[in-house]
Amino acid sequence: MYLLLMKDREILRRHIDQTIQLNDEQFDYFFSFFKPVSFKKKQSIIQIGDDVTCEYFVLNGCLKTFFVNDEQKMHILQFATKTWWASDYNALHNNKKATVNLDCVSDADTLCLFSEDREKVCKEIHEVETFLRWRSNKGYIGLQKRILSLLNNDARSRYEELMQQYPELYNLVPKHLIAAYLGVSRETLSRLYHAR
Amino acid sequence: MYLLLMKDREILRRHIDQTIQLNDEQFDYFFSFFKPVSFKKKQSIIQIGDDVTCEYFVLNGCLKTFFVNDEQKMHILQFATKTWWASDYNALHNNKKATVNLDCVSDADTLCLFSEDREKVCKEIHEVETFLRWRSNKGYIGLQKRILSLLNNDARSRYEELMQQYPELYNLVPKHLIAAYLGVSRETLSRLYHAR
DNA sequence: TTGTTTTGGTGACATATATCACCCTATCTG
DNA sequence: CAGATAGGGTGATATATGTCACCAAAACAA
Repeated sequence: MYLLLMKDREILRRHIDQTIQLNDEQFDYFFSFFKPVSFKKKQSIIQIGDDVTCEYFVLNGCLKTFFVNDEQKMHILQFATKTWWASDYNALHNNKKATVNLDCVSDADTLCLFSEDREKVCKEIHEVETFLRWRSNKGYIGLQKRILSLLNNDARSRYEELMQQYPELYNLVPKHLIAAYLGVSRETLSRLYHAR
Repeated sequence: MYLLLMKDREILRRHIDQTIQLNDEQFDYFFSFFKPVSFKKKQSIIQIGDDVTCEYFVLNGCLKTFFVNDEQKMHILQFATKTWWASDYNALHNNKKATVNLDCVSDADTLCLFSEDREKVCKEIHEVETFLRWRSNKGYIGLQKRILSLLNNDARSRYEELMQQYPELYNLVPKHLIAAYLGVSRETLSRLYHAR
């Protein structure tokens, strides 16, 4: 148990170290606000209409944020695997009710950070705010790339692009969820990699 | 001329005030790093391969960031009108060469902020960093909405959504550019609002 | 003024992808 | 164990949208 906790701490530490430098005291202070939360496959974490007060840093496993339209068609906004963050950021940042769902694709361990605590630490440790600004910048750039891919590429190249960038998803995530992320029907995706 | 400058200052001030509170001294210090730059319609601001060292806050007029693929098809990532920011953020934040173009849809006045100065002021005035973090958060949420729209809606409803959210674009921007933003051919867009 | 570019409208046709229907095999669950 | 559910494959057909070709008015430039 102790060893496991140490590892969680190190995963977060390395993730943060990529952007900013915190000394041990600063990091431990920031880390103290993260609460370990584990989820089982298929477990719902955020449902449409919920109040959203925290975000999740994924240690292992896989989450997905998604939207289901009137015709029961699911669209996936994001898969979150190791070292990714997930929440309904629209709800979280604008103090609105959730407009998307967050749930668990495969058993997952996460660290939960409440908005309240996040803002508190941002005020107290300037570097933490810098980290979060850069995290947001990177997210923005990632979404821009996805939009370009949706505008510019057909289903096959979007699929190949995704598998090249995140090969771990191939085994971790059922194909119909991949389809829901790419914006194609599961039938079309199936035909894509079965030589039409 | 003096009056015009005052107005520019107020446009930026009001924009920033929506997120954080700066006193006059702090704001004037931040403002002192913004350089007024004006562009003529069709003028190129950033071209693929350029070094990107600054971002632009739009005072009036309209810019677009776009990508042209091998088949000469243009895809528009963003229109930037009054109080929007524009640059190649991938290049700007990762110190890479530009991978998208930025140019001028209609004569525009902007305020240019260099990365170097942005980081300097972020370090010096914590609130400015808070502002930029929230700006990035809002951008992220906006792109998420666009992705959902691309995944969930057909061309017609994407068009209607855009016109409802940004009605000023209807007169400001030629239809084929709207099409390039929505991800449809100009012919299809034309048919959409001419009752098919 | 005159020629050129920009903007945009439309018919005919091509094509990628969605939809529906049905099937099969694992895997889960009581 | 048996039934249910999840995951996945595939043919037939429908449909939204793209592509090509051509036209025309408005805006712009020489």
